[in-house]
Amino acid sequence: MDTPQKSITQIGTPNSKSRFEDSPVFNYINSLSPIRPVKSIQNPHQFSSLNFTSPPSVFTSPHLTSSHKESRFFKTHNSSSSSSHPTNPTESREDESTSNESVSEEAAEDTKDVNVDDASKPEETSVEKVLPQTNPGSPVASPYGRDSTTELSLVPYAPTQGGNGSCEGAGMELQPKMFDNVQGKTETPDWESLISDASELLIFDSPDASEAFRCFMMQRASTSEARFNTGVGMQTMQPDANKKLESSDAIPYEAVSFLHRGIRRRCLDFEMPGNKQTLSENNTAACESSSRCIVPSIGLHLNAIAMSSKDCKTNVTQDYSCSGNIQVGLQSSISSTLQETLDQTENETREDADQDVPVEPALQELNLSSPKKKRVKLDSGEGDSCKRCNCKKSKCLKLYCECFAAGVYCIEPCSCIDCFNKPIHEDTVLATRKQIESRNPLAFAPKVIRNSDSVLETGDDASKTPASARHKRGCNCKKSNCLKKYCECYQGGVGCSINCRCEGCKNKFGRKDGSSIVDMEAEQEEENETSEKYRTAKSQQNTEFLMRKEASSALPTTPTPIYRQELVELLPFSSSKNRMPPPQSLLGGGSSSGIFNSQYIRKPDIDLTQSRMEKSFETVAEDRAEEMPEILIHSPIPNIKSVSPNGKRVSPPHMESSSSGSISGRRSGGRKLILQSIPSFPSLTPQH
DNA sequence: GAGTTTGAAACT
DNA sequence: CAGTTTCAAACTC
Repeated sequence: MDTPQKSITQIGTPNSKSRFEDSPVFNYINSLSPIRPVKSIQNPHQFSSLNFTSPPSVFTSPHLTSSHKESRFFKTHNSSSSSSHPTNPTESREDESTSNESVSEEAAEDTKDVNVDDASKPEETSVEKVLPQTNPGSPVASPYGRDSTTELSLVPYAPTQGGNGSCEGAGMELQPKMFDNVQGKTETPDWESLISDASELLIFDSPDASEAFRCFMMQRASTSEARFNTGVGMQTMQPDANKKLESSDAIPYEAVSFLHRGIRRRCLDFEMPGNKQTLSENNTAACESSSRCIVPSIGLHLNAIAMSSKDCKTNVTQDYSCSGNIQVGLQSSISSTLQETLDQTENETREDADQDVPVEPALQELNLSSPKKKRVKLDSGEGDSCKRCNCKKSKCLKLYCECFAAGVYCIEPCSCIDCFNKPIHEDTVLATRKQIESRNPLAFAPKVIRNSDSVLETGDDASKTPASARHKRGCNCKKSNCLKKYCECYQGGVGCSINCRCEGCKNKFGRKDGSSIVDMEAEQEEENETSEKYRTAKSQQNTEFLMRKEASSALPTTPTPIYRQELVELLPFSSSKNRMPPPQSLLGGGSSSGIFNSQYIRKPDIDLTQSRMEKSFETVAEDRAEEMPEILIHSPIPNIKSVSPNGKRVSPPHMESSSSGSISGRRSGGRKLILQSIPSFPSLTPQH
């Protein structure tokens, strides 16, 4: 490698040009050479030699890799520039080139070497090469004056640039451009110009050249890799440009693709910690679908909405986490950005790298919740609304964790510690879920089961049915009197039922004993009269009461917190981001939690659900939190006959329109249908 | 923000 | 299954 190059190197020095021409060898060769460079009229010597030498190398291995071609071309160019050459030098060159090619093929030529060769070649003179050969690496050592020195210096320089992220692109481009030059400049035998051009190319990277671009495209694999390295920052990659370049040649396509994947994956990661692997990791397939990126965002959006439904009625603008709209917008923008990036990656060369860098930070800013933002949100009045779990010891792998219990991954707003409820730990999450479900198949089912039938059927009045919805297992309140959020029934905006074992139940949504909501309200009024809050509460309650009446059976209106679960259910696929893949066990259990149902829904079902979801979504976006309950009510969530494995607390909700005692639920035939269909669906999620 | 209360979840 | 402990949300100050 070195030897041939070196020998060549010295040939082309511009300064040496005169010497070269004067050289007797040159003259001899020139005279002997049958080949006459078409364009080298000015300098027939140079061209002839070049043409003569170059073709062999080119034709010998036409199918070489682009890199090889490039190097070869470059060489050719050099040779061509060197012009008509004596056979000897030519041969030596051919040999050299051949050797180079073989070498490059074997070990992926070091770009640097190639560049060196290329740069040096022009200078090389067939005759004089020997000296320089000895010190190929040291341009300074070159005996050939500034030109040779310049080029040599330039050559090494280029790779260096390539190595440095931004410059890397230049480095990559170097070859193609050189090639370009070769083609275009074969006509101009002027060494100086060639050298200067080369130097320019090396250092500055001429923008021209569709050809250069084309070459790039040819090299896309390597280029993309380089780009990724650069753009992503390739934190993992070594900064050394040379290595990158080399690797570009040497690295198999797979490696490159892997890099691509990694990048995309990262992008995805930021967007969604989705399901499958790590969020990032999750969407291993991230590359798979850009769409996925968007989808997850929706999930967050829903979650955010759910959360916001409680508390985030305002401040939508500031708190992105709380405002689904905002979040969606952000993510969508992100995803679009990603798309663009990807697209550009394909189409663009250097620019991509530049863009990648900005994109990533953007993602981080947007998706990765900076604690600042989080705090700002929380502090900004949304308070808890946006906050999700705050687990410290459970690692968010127990039902203590709201997120985990809801079947969603923890996200930014969460302030949990040592959280494992993330896509990254999907396996762990699934395993844990499975384990929990083994204990209680309904563990992840919605805690509050809403009976849409009651609403539809209406026969039941609030008086008859304190609440159309019931808590899955009922509460067990001892001190809160079911008047605080400690009570899950109250929190869910549903009345207590037979299932409840609460003491002193005063649940305003319905007492365990079945007292009507009206009564409850009256009682509450009495209770509240003394309190200052009474007025506000009263108005609110009245409103609620009216709303509930309108809804016919107990629609929990105001205080009803929306469960993420339910929202998720509504948006089966949209929420994929944070949602954890449901374990089959639920389905198999026959108790279908709405959440899982949605996930397992067949496509048609999904479509239906989707349409429904869209409505709901719109409603959510537009409507206030109070209206959320309706959505929930209309949600496809089937009534689940809550049968706990223990049989402990879970008992079928009493009363109501018991249409039939189907397995799924007695309340609604419609729901029954849904439930029935559900089991048949194979689980879409990977089972562990 | 820290501490307390509460009840579900988990454990024995 | 009952009792206890653990946990995190809800609540209070």
